[in-house]
Amino acid sequence: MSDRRQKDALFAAIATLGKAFASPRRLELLDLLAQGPRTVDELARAADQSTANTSQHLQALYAAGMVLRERDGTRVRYSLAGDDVLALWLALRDVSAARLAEVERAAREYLGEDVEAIGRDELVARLRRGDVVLIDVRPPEEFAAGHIDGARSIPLDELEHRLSELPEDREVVAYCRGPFCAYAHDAVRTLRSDGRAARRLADGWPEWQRDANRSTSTTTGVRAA
Amino acid sequence: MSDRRQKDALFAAIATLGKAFASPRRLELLDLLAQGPRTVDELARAADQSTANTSQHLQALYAAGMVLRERDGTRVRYSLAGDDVLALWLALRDVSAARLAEVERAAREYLGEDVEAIGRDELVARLRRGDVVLIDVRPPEEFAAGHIDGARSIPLDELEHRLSELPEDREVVAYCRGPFCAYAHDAVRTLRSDGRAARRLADGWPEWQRDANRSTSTTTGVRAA
DNA sequence: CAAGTTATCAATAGATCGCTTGAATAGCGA
DNA sequence: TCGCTATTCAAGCGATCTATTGATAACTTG
Repeated sequence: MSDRRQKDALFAAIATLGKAFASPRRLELLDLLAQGPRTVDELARAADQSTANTSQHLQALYAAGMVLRERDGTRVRYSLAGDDVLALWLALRDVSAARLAEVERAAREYLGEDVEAIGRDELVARLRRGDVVLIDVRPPEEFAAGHIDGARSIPLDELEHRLSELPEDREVVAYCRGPFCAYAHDAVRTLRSDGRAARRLADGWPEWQRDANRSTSTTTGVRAA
Repeated sequence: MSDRRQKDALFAAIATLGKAFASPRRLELLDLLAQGPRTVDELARAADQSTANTSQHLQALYAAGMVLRERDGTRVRYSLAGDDVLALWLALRDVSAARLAEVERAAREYLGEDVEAIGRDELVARLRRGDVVLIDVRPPEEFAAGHIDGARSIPLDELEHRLSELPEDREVVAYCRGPFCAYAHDAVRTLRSDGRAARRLADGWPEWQRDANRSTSTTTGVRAA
């Protein structure tokens, strides 16, 4: 019986997808792509990597079926291959945070002092009452690629100069790339040091998008912690 | 700013979980553990690997937080660390099947000629009507570790001698370790060559268990169809 | 305690991976 | 066509990963 060889081949094939998740650089690229499509050059700059190296990792992700690419003149735009890939990446990240103390530790280290968060349900309820102002503090391209309905784009690096645009009588809620992104934390700290009531949304655009999709389709969703 | 170094540390920490999925051997061990707890020796035999090698991989999985272990006299029993790990493994497997043609190909090769499947909803409805007999064709230890309510244990290697135990007037549905496990396929072929009406459940015990947990969990999430 | 299981450790060689460097290619616009 | 930019390719080296082997440790049983 060559059962063994065939079974090996099957698991080897599945492992090609697993290998895609085995490199910190590739995870960072996936995290960026979860915000929206990007060119190689943009990704390289955002991840502080050489273009050649970034291109190689993107090709590895492409070979693993996790991203799509499309020529756009002289550049190549990569994007996540689908909602299932987004859900898988977020699930991996969440499980790692739940199971590995080192992830929690590194996250705290990176995000700085904890900042009060607001849950999604409460946000939705208060948005409906017109009770809060929701701001998206990610870079403008990411806002353009997709954002929470009703949010205003105020990139983090402009926030300080645009404080006056925000009403003073309402609480401000900031969100960004996700629970491990520092932008919303920084934004809340800036707002508070200006004397305003502010909180961060507990997670970001990718999670919002995933859960919107999950309730309308039958993807391979994984229960979040 | 040492943002970069801290961000690197964060992704490196998450990647330790990713690396756990990067080896075919480890995936096979996870797949076995999805059926229930096992000792090192049992796993080694089931995966056709040396004990030492199996032990090493299990330690890698342990370091990644994906499995628990517990001494039991002279042996050590490993088990999946939680429902989230089970869900993550199944999600990875499903995404790989959906995105990588090579996985589909290898699965077809391993499973042999396709055999008619029955969905979960239909099975539940017909079980309720007493319309079908459900058999679990996995090894008895796996049945003992957990099985679908109402199933009878008839391990594949005993099926041929125990055909007479099955009523001839009802359709038989066989299930096993999952959609990529050959047992149910083989069982259906055996049953049909004996002239019986038989189908396989489209997926297996781990998926059944995952979705049972999902619908009773206390998350605010929506139940997937 | 001695003998026998079961699991882990330690060392090693071969394979694979990851990043760098420098060259090559594809498309665009003058 | 040439020059420019964005991306990919190819080669190489060090680091990491994998499976094997043989030794060691933990525990049970007689």
